[in-house]
Amino acid sequence: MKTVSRVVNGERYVKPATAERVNAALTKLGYQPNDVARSLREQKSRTIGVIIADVSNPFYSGCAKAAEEVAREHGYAMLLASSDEDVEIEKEYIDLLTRRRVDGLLLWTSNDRGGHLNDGRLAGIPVVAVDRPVEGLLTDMIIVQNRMGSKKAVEHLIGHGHRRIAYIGGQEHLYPTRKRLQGYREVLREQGLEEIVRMGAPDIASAADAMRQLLELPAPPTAVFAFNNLTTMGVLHALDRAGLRVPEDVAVAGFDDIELASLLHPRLTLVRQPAAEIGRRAAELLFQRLEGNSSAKPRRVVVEAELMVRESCGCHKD
Amino acid sequence: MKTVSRVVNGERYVKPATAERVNAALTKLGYQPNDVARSLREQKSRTIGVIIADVSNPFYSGCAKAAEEVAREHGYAMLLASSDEDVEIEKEYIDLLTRRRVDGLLLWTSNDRGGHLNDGRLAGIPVVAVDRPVEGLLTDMIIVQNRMGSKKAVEHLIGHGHRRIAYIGGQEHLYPTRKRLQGYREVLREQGLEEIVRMGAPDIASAADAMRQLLELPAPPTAVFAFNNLTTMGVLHALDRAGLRVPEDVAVAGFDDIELASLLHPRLTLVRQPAAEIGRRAAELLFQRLEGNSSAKPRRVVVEAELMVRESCGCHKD
DNA sequence: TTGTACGCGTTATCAA
DNA sequence: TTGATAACGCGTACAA
Repeated sequence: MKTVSRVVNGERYVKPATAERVNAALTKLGYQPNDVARSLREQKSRTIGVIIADVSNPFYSGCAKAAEEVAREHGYAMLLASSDEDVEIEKEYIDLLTRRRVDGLLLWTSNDRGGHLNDGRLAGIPVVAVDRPVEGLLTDMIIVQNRMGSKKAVEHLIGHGHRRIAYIGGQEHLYPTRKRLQGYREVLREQGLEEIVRMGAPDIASAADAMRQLLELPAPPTAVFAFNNLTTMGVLHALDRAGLRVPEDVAVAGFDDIELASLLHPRLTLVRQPAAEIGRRAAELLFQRLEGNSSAKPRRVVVEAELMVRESCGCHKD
Repeated sequence: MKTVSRVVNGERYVKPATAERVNAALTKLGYQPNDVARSLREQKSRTIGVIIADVSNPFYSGCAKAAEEVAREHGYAMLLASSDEDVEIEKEYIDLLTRRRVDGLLLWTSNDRGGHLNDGRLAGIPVVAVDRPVEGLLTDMIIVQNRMGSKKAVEHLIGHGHRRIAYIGGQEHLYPTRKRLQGYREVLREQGLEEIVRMGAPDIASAADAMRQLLELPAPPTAVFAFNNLTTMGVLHALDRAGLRVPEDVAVAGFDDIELASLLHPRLTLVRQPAAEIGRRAAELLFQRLEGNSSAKPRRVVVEAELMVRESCGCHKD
């Protein structure tokens, strides 16, 4: 009888006796429902896709972890992909995921121009743009206060009396790098200070290189604001190697909280991005669309970036 | 015509002219192949499942990243799940993944007794046991030299003249904790030294607690060997709070390399687990079974754990 | 070279 | 309350 389905799904209209017989047979045969067939039949995979830049970066993986928990609560699985900030890989993965008919997508795009997304590739799948908006694509999105976060940090450094403050940024085509640079710029202009900018240093090695170059300047910066967790580490590494002390010789502040931030000497002053909150709320936005009103007007959530003042900026704490 | 399939898959026996017409129609309609249907038809999802303990722990996410790259090269997607070291969640996820018919599974089990895996739940899906073997289940497996790694670290601490060396471990029911404890024990016995063990401290907070307790002992340890990256951080945190210096007051060595290890003062002496290598080779074992000889005898790969001597043990480096 | 029929495992529909 | 039938989109087998 094909009404085994009713038993498996615990539907009504099944005589208890029959249900028992069916269940007995089921366990005896080691039956396991086939969700592939179910997905095909229901046109719904109960799976979400998540494309992040780098699984091994604690900020992204913190987001992914929180998103996964939300997915789990909803009975969804998570297809996770790392794009390595490469648009080609991102496109490849978008295809891979849409072909597998994910019900929705959490996307940290590597190209906020969004040109690679407008050709129908997404096939109407709900997308939540995370951390970076996608230009020209009306989707839900969640971003942090990049500009404001930068401003807080740079203003704080100025408050310590610094006049030559450098910004070491990541890849210029990425939204967070640009916005953080913008915040830095606004503050320096307001104060009539000169900009010292090094871009293209998204990882430890290149950030360390950038920092070394800055130290060779005729008038090296007395303070540095670093783009993200990896950049900050690179900066510290270079200063350490140069035998310079933080904050006495060079003050440091960065974006992205690091778990070890309070263990380093000095403790790091950082602009905190709440990874878990971002991941959780991104997933919630998606599920609201999947399980609620799918045609609601796109929502835009902005998460606060909090300045965690510790010691690397020059403050004293005990 | 249903032979669109032939064009999509680039098979032979299609007149170029027809192929063109089909392709034109395809792009016009925005056709996207449905891999759900394909999976059902082929009884093959081209998806692997990965169950790790915690996505946000850099060791696990480093493994996952490498595994994902291998999967990508093979055209496979990765369904990633975090069990949080909870057997119930792990079981839930195993069901979720097998129902979705993953072709294979990379499993960091939270219960190496394996009782939850023998009841046919896995339905014959190839499994690679990673980091922890699964008792009673004949699968491919890849583990690190936990015991040897511990021994190297503890012997090194003894070489610095320490006699009271503590081990702060994680959850006792987990394989790595036990094996690392075993290595520690063997060395202490050989040397006729007294064991000082605190278990159940797998995260920062509980490790810090454990360390605080050790400091209140009548004869506190002069050196500590910490179970993993988080434990090490907790130990450092507690020592920092207690105003003790490393390595002068208490020497520290730990398992798991931390990216920041060389930035902390002092630089941390750690037993390195090559996360990327483990993830990559685990995935390779799985694909060998999926695409090669599926009935080959289970393979067991052991990865070396290298002691990275830096400063927290008492060594001087510049 | 092209097209038809069938079945993968599931659920919705409708008749019994 | 139960069962038969069709359909989801694809690939295989076979006929044309």
